[in-house]
Amino acid sequence: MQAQPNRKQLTHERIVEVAARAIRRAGFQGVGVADIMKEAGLTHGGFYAHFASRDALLCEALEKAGSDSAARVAKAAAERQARGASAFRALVENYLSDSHLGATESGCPVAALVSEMPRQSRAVGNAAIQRVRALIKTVQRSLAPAAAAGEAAAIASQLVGALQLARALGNNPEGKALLAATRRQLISQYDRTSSH
Amino acid sequence: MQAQPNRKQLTHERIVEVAARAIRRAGFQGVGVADIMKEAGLTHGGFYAHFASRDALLCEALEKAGSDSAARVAKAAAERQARGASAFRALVENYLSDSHLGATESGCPVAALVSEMPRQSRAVGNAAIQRVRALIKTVQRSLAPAAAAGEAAAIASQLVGALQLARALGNNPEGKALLAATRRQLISQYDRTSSH
DNA sequence: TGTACATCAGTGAACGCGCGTTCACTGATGTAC
DNA sequence: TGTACATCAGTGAACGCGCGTTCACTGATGTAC
Repeated sequence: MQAQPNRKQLTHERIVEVAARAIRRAGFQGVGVADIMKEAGLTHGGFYAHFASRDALLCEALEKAGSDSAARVAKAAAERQARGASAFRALVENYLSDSHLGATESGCPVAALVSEMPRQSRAVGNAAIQRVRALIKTVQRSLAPAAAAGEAAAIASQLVGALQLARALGNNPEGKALLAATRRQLISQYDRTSSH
Repeated sequence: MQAQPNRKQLTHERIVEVAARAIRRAGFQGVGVADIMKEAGLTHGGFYAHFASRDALLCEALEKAGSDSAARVAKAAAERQARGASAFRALVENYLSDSHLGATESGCPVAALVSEMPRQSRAVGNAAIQRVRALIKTVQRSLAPAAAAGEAAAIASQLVGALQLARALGNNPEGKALLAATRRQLISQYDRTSSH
């Protein structure tokens, strides 16, 4: 009964996955319908059997990028915690890692796209708001339950800002130094546990 | 002797000024040569008498946006200092003000454009690096001379990140709350002076 | 002061190109009997 | 099991449009005498 739906659905998901990487690599505006379809092994004509518009794809791609990246962050942070780090320290060391610096395409979509977000259509903008809220929530969960309201938002700002400034400076000693300085500052300020 | 050079030079500066606002409003990719020329009261054909390429204009526009914004920030911060705030507090309250939240077009170009910076040509990317360094320097000057190396970079990250996240959330209570929380956090952490 | 000429900032038509979107079609897959 | 038909995912040519860039030209400004 679900035999035909499955095939189309698989293709649909493949397109969204390709787009989720493409927008982080090239920006919302840097990626064309034809490019994405080609990268998914299709021709551009079939696009509108899957999406009402380019914008609709961007929304789905942004959501997909967010949930993929959140899963990645959660997994990597869990590994660090298993080695004895606090939840907060694990999050910071993972988000501000050198590997996240170089991995824009598979990394946090907020860091990859924030400054473009306010310029998008209403639909994409709403999807963006969800991503920002989700990121703040992730930070909040890593903090002590007694943390002041707004603290998570202030920390999320620093995480996103540092990764972006480092990327603008380049994947080189200057960018890495900025990341390291921000890690140090965050951990010394908020992490009460001893180092591992 | 400088009569003719002057006229062309004035037009050139006018184009750059228009572009400096346009890139912050619409992004590097969101702004066309013809739009800018039109906004400057000219036709697009004359563009290449002023710039070797669209990219060359973007470089000049980014520099102009940076120096204009720095001057604005310096002036506003001086006013706050005159009313008794520390240099650091003045900078933070100004950069993370509600008015900066809504004034993307005339505000800090780093906050308006960071996530697009790594995707630009080498020339624009280099101009972007200069802007990021200048912002960090501005923060550094506002800190106590004894501040740890890297502290300015970590703070600049938070300023840029907070303004961007707030803009993504919208010029509304949610965005303003994020700004306020970040101001509070920064001032309570770094500002040793009493409130005014 | 006035005329003839040179300079040059800005005009507007044109170029090749790639974009988002549409649509008539193809050919493989699944169904009916 | 085999044949005839219906469904439908994906193809590829075409559309209107706006982009960055080029270039022959215009007309205002400044210079020479």
